[in-house]
Amino acid sequence: MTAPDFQQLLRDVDLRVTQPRLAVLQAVHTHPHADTESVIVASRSVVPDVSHQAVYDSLHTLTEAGLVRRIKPAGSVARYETRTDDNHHHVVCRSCGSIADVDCAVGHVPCLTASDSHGFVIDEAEVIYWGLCPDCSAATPRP
Amino acid sequence: MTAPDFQQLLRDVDLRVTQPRLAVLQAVHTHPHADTESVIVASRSVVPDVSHQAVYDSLHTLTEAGLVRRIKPAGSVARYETRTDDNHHHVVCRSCGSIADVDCAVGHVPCLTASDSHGFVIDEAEVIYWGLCPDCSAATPRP
DNA sequence: AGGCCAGTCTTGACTCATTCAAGATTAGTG
DNA sequence: CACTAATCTTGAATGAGTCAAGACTGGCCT
Repeated sequence: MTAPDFQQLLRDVDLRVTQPRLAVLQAVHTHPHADTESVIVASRSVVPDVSHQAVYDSLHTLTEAGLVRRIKPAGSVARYETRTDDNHHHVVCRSCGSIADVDCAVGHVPCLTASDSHGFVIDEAEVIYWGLCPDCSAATPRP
Repeated sequence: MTAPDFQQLLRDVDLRVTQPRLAVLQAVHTHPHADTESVIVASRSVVPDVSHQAVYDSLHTLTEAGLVRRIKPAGSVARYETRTDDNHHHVVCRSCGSIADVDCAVGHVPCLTASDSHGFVIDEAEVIYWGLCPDCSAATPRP
């Protein structure tokens, strides 16, 4: 992924190509699962004076356009990633909060057909696995 | 569920039986999926002068003890329910934020065996279905 | 190439759910 | 009944995220 690629991504979804958006796209792509603060810092290594608000705006816009995906496990601040449209899910470490991607064991959208949806029109099933990452798991061994 | 029942629940998990905790337990049981503010209001109908902090503390303690379950869909404040230990999930309305319970279509814990867990020790799979509730779905019909 | 203007960005203040802290109360125990 | 640690009250603080007004600029049109 190079700068021209990101420009093209933006044009493909009819968004203006601005410095902040390019910086944010690149930051999210380079730091998957980064929180907003990290995205701000990473973006500033490309465009030193981007305001935090521009990053927030860009993240919102890019999320709506489907170029980035927002994930927000309970107890964590918002995090972002560029892997979209491939129905993967996340494992979150209860101890340190680190996140990793996982593809669902079943090949199709998991449990999208709930047994009784109470009349809700469901369009997405979000799955979050909770547990301990290898490091934290090793640090607190079962007695 | 009556007052003595809630008292017993608390004793069963070795928690002190206090007025705030009883009020909170009752409030959450009576108002499933209520947010903290609603729990505070409902608790005060039982114990008029409970502080908001006591409610926060109680909710945390009860959650740790497993008597209530905390759910926090992205974009929503924390909500609580007393249905625990039965592996059910939730549908959340994208429009109005209302929540309903759903049991997973597959009879077992959904996708708990991720295809590649990156060494994480997974102990829970949380599923959130996103969509529109009957009311909102009717209010914004497909053209 | 130059100019227009709606969409973006900057700056700075603000919201509000949640947490922190210190001192007063109270539930359970001997 | 008294004791003590757990719990509650009060009041202030935190911080991710939002709002708003004015400045700037990317894309388009001539």
